[in-house]
Amino acid sequence: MLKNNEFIDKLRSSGLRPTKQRLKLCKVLFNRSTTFHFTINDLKKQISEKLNEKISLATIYNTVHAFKKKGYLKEISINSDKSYFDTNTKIHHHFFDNSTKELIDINDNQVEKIKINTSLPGKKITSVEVLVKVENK
Amino acid sequence: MLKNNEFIDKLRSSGLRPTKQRLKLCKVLFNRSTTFHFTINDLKKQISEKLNEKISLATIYNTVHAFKKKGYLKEISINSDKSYFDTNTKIHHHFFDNSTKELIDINDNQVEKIKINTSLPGKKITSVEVLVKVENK
DNA sequence: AATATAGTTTATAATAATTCTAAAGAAGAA
DNA sequence: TTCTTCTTTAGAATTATTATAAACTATATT
Ligand SMILES: [Mn+2]
Ligand SMILES: [Mn+2]
Ligand SMILES: [Zn+2]
Ligand SMILES: [Zn+2]
Repeated sequence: MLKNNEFIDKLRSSGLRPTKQRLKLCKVLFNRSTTFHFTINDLKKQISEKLNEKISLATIYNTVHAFKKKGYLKEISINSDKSYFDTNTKIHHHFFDNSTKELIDINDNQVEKIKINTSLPGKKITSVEVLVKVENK
Repeated sequence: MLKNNEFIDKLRSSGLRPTKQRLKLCKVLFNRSTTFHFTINDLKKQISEKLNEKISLATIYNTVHAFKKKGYLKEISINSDKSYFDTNTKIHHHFFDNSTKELIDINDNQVEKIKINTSLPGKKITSVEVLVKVENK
């Protein structure tokens, strides 16, 4: 559990003013023991339900994008009408449950190293991620 | 190069009436030696540029979804504002070039078998696909 | 061949996620 | 405190996609 002061420092150190709205979002996003996945709408709900407060939708979008840019959030490639974000910013693999539309992290040590024996001239690899789609048996 | 008659049979055999519009789309989508990736907008452009004809946007959406449902097209999970489709319907891996936003197939024999040493209770795996993100060196 | 039926196409409207705009407000520097 | 720059906000605009409902067409039936 991080303290408010730590969030303030973190924001300042990345050139973001520690506003009330950003600190609230930090609390909802980072003040927990495990990482999680969310959509903008999920986040909006959590703010109104958990904190019983309201942040304008535009600010939520702004802040999520700012945090992504600073590397505090990661956007996940799932084909959908909406964007998914992840507080786990490391390169990692996912299950995507087609029955529940839920995204679940796969622990790195449970996937054997992936070897790609081909490359594209003039290009460098920035990530290699696996998406395992599952559904109810 | 498939003949028009072959498309007619293919459509009929999957319960789709071989309309002028569907046959035109078959020509643009399947009358080539290699598979490819496209967005709805790409497809719309190709119809007007290659065939010099016009199919309503609604029909393009309808048809792409019908073809996907019949297994002639695959939708690809790339985070974006728009959907990507693939005429290669097999489970396969991709490069995604962040510099050009291009999606490129990876040949299956160039990726060593992926081993996932974990599972979700009550769920079965339907696909395991790798996304390799690249960018200019 | 004419008719009936169900499937298809189309223009257009509706929806939904996201981004833009521009004015008001707040933070930090001077 | 004052100034400047950054941030928030409501609401409008944009964009991809889906829904609607009327006109059209493929095909089965007479
Ligand atoms: Mn985005
Ligand atoms: Mn879709
Ligand atoms: Zn994750
Ligand atoms: Zn592909």
